[in-house]
Amino acid sequence: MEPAVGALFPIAQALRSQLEAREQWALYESLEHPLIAVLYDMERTGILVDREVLARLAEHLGADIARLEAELTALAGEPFNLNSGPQIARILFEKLGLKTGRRTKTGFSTDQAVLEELAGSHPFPARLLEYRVLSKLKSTYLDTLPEVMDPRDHRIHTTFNQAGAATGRLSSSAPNLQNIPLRTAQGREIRRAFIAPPDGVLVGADYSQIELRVMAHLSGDPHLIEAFRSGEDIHASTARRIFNLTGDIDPTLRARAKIVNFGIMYGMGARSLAQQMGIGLPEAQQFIAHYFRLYARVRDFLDATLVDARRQGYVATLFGRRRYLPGLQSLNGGERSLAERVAINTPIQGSAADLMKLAMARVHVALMQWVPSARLLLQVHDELLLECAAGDAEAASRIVREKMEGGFDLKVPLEVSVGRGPTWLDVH
DNA sequence: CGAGGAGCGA
DNA sequence: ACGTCGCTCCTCGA
Repeated sequence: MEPAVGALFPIAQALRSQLEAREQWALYESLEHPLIAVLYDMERTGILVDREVLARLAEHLGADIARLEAELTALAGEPFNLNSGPQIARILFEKLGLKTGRRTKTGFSTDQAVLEELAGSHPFPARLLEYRVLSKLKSTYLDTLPEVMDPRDHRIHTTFNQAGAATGRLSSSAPNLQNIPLRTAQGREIRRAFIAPPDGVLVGADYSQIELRVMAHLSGDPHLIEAFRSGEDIHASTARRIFNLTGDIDPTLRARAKIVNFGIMYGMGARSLAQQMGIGLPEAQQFIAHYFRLYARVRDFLDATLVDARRQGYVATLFGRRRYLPGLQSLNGGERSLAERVAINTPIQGSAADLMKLAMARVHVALMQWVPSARLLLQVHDELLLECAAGDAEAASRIVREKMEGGFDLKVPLEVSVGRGPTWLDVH
């Protein structure tokens, strides 16, 4: 026996016994251990990047940024560092005399919400918002991604941290490929740089509403379950119930119901809900009370989760992953509240992560057997991105959908939307 | 070099 | 303190 291998046994045995002591061995053996090789393959494969697309975008944004820099300097009447919060605050609140808003530890906040408040009364904050968006995109993505491309294969090889997040999610670093822009039109363009190889195609597969489906399963709430089983639009369904309506739902009401649905999973309070929905605090309190009357099993589930967590000292996911929460016993109200929100969110976010991890291992095995041209490339929490030979896209899509949707024995169906195209932007 | 603020994604 | 989980950029002060 090799000495190095022999020397590992005591360590492996110690780790195993520690996992067994906390009843985490089955989770490791059935889910985390099989995933190691999958992540290794994904990292080693990497994703192909078109350097020219990034360069063109950087050039355009660079010109826009220079123009905004000139405008902002003129509006301020003096040169200043556009990336410095304190200097921005001095211009906004002293020189221009605009109304101060929220405070941070070190001074007045100049974040997006504050600037949007001020944008109506002066062009400076409006221009600064534009500048912030563009400079973020350029410095974080357009300037950085070309530097981390492997010159040998023109690919970017991220590092997936398998035990990176306390909930069980993966994380991605150096570079982080789990936060490539999507929301804004300009940011979205960056996804055009992530491409399929010659004669290949990218395939993307997204879970639809996986966290709400997990909450439906864990809570057993009959209304949530029925909504998912009947294939309804879940936010529209919630809107119909909380607003007591039938038929088509006004987009504004659907958007409000969506805020409620997500807020519930994060343990959101009335104050934050009022802020997000643009309503008064009493109305927000009514809203939450009303929601929990209509979805009583959700409330029971959340209550029981907290009771169990206080008694056991931890919360657990669908597959038994634990998160210990000493903060639940804290005498500090803020710390205790944080721990309570974490206790509510972790079983939901973490169970979704469990399902995705298991699906990845199954997808990997099935693709190796049935579609050898296919490679998993990225996981972005509820999405998988892969590449395969153009002629294999149909087969790969079928397998990915089958392994992501099937074999979990939940009270609600899981739905996956699959798309394909020459760039990452085209798969959605 | 680390803390803080800010902003990108799920 | 005021909705969860991450990573990275930049500034500023040690």
